[in-house]
Amino acid sequence: MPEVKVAAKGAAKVAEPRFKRLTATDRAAELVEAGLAVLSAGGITAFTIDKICKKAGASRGLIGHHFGGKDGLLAACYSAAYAPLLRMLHGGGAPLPLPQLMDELFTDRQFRRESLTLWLALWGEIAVNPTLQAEHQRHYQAYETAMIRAITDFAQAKGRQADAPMLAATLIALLDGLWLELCIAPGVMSAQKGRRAVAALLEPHLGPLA
Amino acid sequence: MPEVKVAAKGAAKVAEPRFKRLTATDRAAELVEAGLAVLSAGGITAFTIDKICKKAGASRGLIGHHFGGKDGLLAACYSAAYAPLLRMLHGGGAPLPLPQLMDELFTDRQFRRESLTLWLALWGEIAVNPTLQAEHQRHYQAYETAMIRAITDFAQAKGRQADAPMLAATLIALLDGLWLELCIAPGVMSAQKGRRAVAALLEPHLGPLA
DNA sequence: GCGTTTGTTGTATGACCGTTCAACAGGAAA
DNA sequence: TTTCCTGTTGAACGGTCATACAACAAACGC
Repeated sequence: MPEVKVAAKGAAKVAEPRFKRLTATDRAAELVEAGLAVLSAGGITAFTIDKICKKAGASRGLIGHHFGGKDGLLAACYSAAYAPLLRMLHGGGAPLPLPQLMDELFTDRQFRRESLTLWLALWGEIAVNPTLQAEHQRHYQAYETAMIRAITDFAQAKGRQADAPMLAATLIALLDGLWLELCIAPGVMSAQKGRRAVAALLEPHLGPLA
Repeated sequence: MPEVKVAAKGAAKVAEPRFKRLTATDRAAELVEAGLAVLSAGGITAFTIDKICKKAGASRGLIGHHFGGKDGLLAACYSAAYAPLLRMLHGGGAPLPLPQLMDELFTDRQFRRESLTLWLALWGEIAVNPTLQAEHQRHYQAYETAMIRAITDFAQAKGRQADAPMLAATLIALLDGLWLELCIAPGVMSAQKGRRAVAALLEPHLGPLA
């Protein structure tokens, strides 16, 4: 709430600036962040220009200016939501080995309701929004490829034969399902249960993960 | 569009009725059905009084009258969405054995995008709506219990030891994930892939399903 | 037929929605 | 200091939203 400073008669000629001027990139990033926050907290129905701009501390015209409209921001938010996942998969050059990957997925930082409700909001929209569906395909492919790679490498190291593409697709679906349960039944699902579920799927095919 | 019949001067005294009068139960059922259709087609953002009533061929006041408001109808829709699943599980008295259950889940009638987008819309809302969350808990428990029962019976018949509750929770999460993939990546997921995924999870613990 | 019950209608209302756009102003370059 | 570019503002607009409610009428018992 930046109060307009009433300048005394002969006082400083430089009044408090009415707004902060950012580069287009920075402002876009702030709006995306606000969009994600709003989606997490209130789902897709809370994803409105008013709420997002208020959250970002910007005026209502900016979403149109930087993203061409609400849909543009939503697409940007979707990309931003995928970023941490992909960063984890090939975080810092070398791809993460499967056991560490599974550990990482179930840390308190990742397997958190507050982080995951975001996905529920997006999924519901992707299902009925062809533009977002295309966006999804692109990201999903990178995700799947990395997962196949992790499984293939692990199986090879253990000297096991495994249908890595099939296991990867199954694992991805299982993870999505576990995230879903955590979001809609918070008391029931837990990281420990999630870990056990993943082990129940993978260990018969790949041997012990730990 | 029932046209108002302009009665000729001395003609029949019984004019075409302006609307059909239903019992409260029947009208409620029609509104729920329309709500489900709208959710499936357009997600939660399309779940509006106007669209639902237009779909149901009723006037806008009726949702308030029969359900106390939009939220009441949404809760009723959620229950109605669960009904086919639970009916399948103990359909007609005797609970369905696991292999038939899996077959049934992947029939064209069940594993259809049009049927499943409904769930995506609901999930996104459950995650941020405590009332729906409570409703969910109730139905999920019945679902889980039936699934544990099916797995336990199958394992026993095969003379296998298995952690049925854990497998049931994992299976439910996996199914949810497969439905999700079918909805948001229609070209990628298929009933066949889904079947294989379920087999990859269950068969190492329970032996061949077929 | 007649009155009563009860489901139904549709408008009024006020809040909120997304988009547009002309005016504005921060801030760097000249 | 002045100029200019460009990010920013906020009001205006037309549309849609959920709800409330008073009037209405279909169908049933009598």
